Amino acid sequence: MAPAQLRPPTMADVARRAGVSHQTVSRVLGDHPNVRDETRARVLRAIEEMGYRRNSSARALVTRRTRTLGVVASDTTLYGPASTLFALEEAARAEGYLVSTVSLRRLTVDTLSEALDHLGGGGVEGVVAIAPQRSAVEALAELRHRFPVVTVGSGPGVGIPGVNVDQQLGARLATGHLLAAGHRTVWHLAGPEDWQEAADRAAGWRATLEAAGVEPPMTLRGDWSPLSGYRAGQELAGWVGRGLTAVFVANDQMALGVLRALREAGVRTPQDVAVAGFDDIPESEFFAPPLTTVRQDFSAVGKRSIALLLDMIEGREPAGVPRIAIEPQLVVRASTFPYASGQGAAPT
Amino acid sequence: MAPAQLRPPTMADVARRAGVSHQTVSRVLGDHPNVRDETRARVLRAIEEMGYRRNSSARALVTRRTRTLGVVASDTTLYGPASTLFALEEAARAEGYLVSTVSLRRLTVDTLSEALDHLGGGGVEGVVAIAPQRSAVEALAELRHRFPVVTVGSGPGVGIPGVNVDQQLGARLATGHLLAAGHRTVWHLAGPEDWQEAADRAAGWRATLEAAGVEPPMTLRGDWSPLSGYRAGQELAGWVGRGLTAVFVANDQMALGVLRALREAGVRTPQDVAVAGFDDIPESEFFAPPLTTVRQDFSAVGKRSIALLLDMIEGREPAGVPRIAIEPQLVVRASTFPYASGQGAAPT
DNA sequence: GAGGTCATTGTGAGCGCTAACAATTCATGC
DNA sequence: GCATGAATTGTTAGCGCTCACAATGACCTC
Repeated sequence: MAPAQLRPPTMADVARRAGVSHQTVSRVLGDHPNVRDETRARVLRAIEEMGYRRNSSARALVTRRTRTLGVVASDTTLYGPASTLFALEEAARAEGYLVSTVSLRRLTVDTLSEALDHLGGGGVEGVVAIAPQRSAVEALAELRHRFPVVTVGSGPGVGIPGVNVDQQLGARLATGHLLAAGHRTVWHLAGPEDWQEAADRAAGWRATLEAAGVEPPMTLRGDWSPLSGYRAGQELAGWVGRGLTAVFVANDQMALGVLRALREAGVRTPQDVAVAGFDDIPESEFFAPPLTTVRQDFSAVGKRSIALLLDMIEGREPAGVPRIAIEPQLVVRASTFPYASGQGAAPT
Repeated sequence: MAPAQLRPPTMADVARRAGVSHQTVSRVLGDHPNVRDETRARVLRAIEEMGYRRNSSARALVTRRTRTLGVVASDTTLYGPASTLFALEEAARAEGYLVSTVSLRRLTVDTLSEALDHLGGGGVEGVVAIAPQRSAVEALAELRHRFPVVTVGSGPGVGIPGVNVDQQLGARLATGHLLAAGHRTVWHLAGPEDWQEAADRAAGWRATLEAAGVEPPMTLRGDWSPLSGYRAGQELAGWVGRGLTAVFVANDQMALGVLRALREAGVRTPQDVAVAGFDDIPESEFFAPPLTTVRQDFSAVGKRSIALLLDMIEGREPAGVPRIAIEPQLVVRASTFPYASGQGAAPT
């Protein structure tokens, strides 16, 4: 048995074994048309026998294509960002790209800039930034980089190409659903001020009420966490019997806290107060009661983002700044309508 | 103003501008000691002025180091894998490495093999596989690859280097806590059979009971989802009054389903039945009632995994197959002890 | 002032690949 | 039989960088 090779075989090694030039090997690997079948077979056999793999660095050096994309994200343990990340990677892989991720604890000019540097230093051809906070988008707009950047979740009307779920539409669906169920008005527990998605959801809620000729009640604000929802829920409980019969909560986790606070205050859901959330996290179907919420198509967001980014990389960037919107979907469960899905919406 | 460069500047461009050889530029960038301060400053200025960045592909080609690690994972929207992923990326970045992720919908020999190929084709120097399923680990053991692989979550006693939270210990903590609270026995809702973590948690539960001289009751099994927990909870409700007073559920999501099923059956938690979970997902503090559970230190898992992988890459692989264990921690809340968190205890 | 040492800088080769072009082979038509 | 062109294969030149080594010059030492 031959001694184990210290270095992995190169194209030249394969060529020697197959009795051809290294360029012919390159042609076989590159699916070039003008290679005789017999030659191709011989080369493929040599490749197989030697366990040859092309050296990606050498390839990247000469082609100037690393076939790697970057993603910058934060809060990646939350359902939304994690789902987006998953969808992005899957879409990129389908296009033959590798995805390098940087997960930040906080999105600031500094951390973002460092992340882009880190990714750029690794040779990514483009970056998707999951940047749901306005400050992050502003930071992004300031930063210089040598590769195209696409944002996700930064909302419409920003000077950077991006893909978004139509948050306003989602909020209109939820709020409209509550109004249609007979509620005179709908309260709102909003997300953090700096988040574009929070602003859009609040705007959609407000617009729906105003279109129905209803004066929007005061807005409460949380930080997406169940705890902040719980606190807001305690406050909301104080308004029961004084016009509060329905609440649209800006995400499911806060809705969980609201539900608990209401329950502890002796307020029944949905009989006394109806509650709707946003996100459709897997748990929300099992809240007490199961939560009406808005589902987002993350897979579509991933595919569209990657397609847009690749367009920009290939220089196919269309005129103007592309802003793509994806439609969300209302999921009705027992928290807004006692008969929505039988006994607790539980499959039997 | 000069016309925008088509190609980014190279080391030679910088050298020309600074009036030195390209090698001196390389030395400055490589922090070589023997460069005159004045020269270094001149080079750095030229780099700054031209916005020069080293070409990572060229560097990788000659150094044979891509400074990229790969991660293979599945179920990345779940709290555990997402947290692990986050910790891995953060640890790798601290070491100057880029992390390329492949997120699989299902871990099989084929998908795993494809994922390793994809990562290998991108030139990763090593891979961390988040492979909590036994079948995945077996597949991994079969596969040939040209880079070191470290597993996370595949449990102890596997012939592949890996890092794990001590699941048995976590289960002993939870089960022991319930026994100490006065319960005569503890039931168990286990995770999917194929998951090593599920097996370890079940083993820890069983061992604790046997050590206390208690015959373990029959084991129920779910698939980690709240729905499966709900179904198991309905079955468990039938055993209340016949010796069932405490349940150790293998993860928090299933525990959520159990809580709901018990509540719907008129069984109070924790007065009638105490429930403990595993994972400490952020929501579990806001379940009804707040859930006693076991917290894992994902950050430690990430750091240790990356350190181990880098050791192997550097050829510092120690004798034997390293299996590193991380200690989990019990978090006691109202679901096992009515006075644990005061006003969060039970709906009034 | 010859020889030696050290710090500093430059030169040349080559990592493994693809692209451009050159060379060879082969079939075809007259 | 030979020109013609298409199909097939080989040759050469980098891509931008790091490494090994050579060259230069400053500074000592005796």
